Amino acid sequence: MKRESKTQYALLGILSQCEMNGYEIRKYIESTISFFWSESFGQIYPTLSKLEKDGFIKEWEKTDSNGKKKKVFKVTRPGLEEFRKWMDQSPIQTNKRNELLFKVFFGRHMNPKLLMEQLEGEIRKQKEDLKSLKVFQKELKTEWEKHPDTEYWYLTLEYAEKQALLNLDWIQKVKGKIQEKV
Amino acid sequence: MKRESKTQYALLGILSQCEMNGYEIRKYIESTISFFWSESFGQIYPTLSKLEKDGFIKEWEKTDSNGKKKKVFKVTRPGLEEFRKWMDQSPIQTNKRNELLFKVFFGRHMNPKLLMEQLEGEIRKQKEDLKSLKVFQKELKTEWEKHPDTEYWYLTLEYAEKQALLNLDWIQKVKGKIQEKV
DNA sequence: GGTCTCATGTAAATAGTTACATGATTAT
DNA sequence: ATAATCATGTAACTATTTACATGAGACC
Repeated sequence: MKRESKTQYALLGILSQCEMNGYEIRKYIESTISFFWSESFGQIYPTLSKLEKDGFIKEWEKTDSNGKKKKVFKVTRPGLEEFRKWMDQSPIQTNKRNELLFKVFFGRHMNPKLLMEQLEGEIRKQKEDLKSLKVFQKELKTEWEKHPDTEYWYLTLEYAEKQALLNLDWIQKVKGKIQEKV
Repeated sequence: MKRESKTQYALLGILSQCEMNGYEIRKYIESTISFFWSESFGQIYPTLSKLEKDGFIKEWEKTDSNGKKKKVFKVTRPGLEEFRKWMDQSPIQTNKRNELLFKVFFGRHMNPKLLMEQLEGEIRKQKEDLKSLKVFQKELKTEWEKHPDTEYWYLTLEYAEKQALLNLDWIQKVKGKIQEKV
């Protein structure tokens, strides 16, 4: 089976929620779905060109509330169909590389002290994630309550939260085991 | 910062546990660490050549219990140092793309019935994973009890188990929400 | 004037998969 | 003999990151 970049579907999905330009797509990903997705400019711009060439999106002149003009991309009807077709048909693929597990699996080869430090770094990261997830949850419940996607977004936040808690819990356990060796 | 393939470190780690050839490495990954790692032949063989050229591994003629000869790769001392240096210094990087979350995040655009089917597929997968994790756990506790790595391996199995349970739990919840829309 | 954010892009390198080709050995 | 598994590899392609280049407009 041929490989197919997920980037194009990510962009179609995002643009189907809200029209924007490449720069804004990047910001959207960073600020909103970064806990489960990432894209670089080097992917975004060429993919936007490709999608436009294929007729799945088109450029649009938008005038905002201040009367300022701005170029944005909009998903076309064929684009939305393409996105939905992929969503409906492509089975969910799970990501195979987990560096945290890798490091613990081969943990005997590490300096225990340095392993502890890396685990503590992970704990800090997870705690920060938890904090921003809480903020997101609050935002969803207030500003975005009426949005047709809210329910779905909320589910993903719940997953991310559970995941962070699992990670914290497990890392603490690992730390306990490694502590004996330092 | 430059990117660096993790494949080389995966191979060094595996070979530091047990000397083997490329084919066996592939089988090892598939049968033992597939729940958090993967490598294809297209990566394994060129990387083995590179590692040998760098002096991090070397080919070795091994005679097994039946007196049969066989070529395997062994990690050299500089190879082990290289591996440990990476383990000690490179911070843990988390993987950013989770297609399951992606699909739920954009779930409104999916046919609810087809989303249900995909979720059920996920459930089956997770349940199978759980089963084989149980088998691994039993094996570790019997055949591999004395191995110096057992403790670390067991921790990763516990993580994988918790992860699978989290996934199952969450997917059930999502299914509950989607059910209303079918 | 200078700095920050907005905005778009490309080139080079690296990473990784898939599909194919080939041949040896082992089991039935 | 023939099918399955062992075993090694490569070529083509696809995906992705990183670093760089460039310029406009806003803010101070």
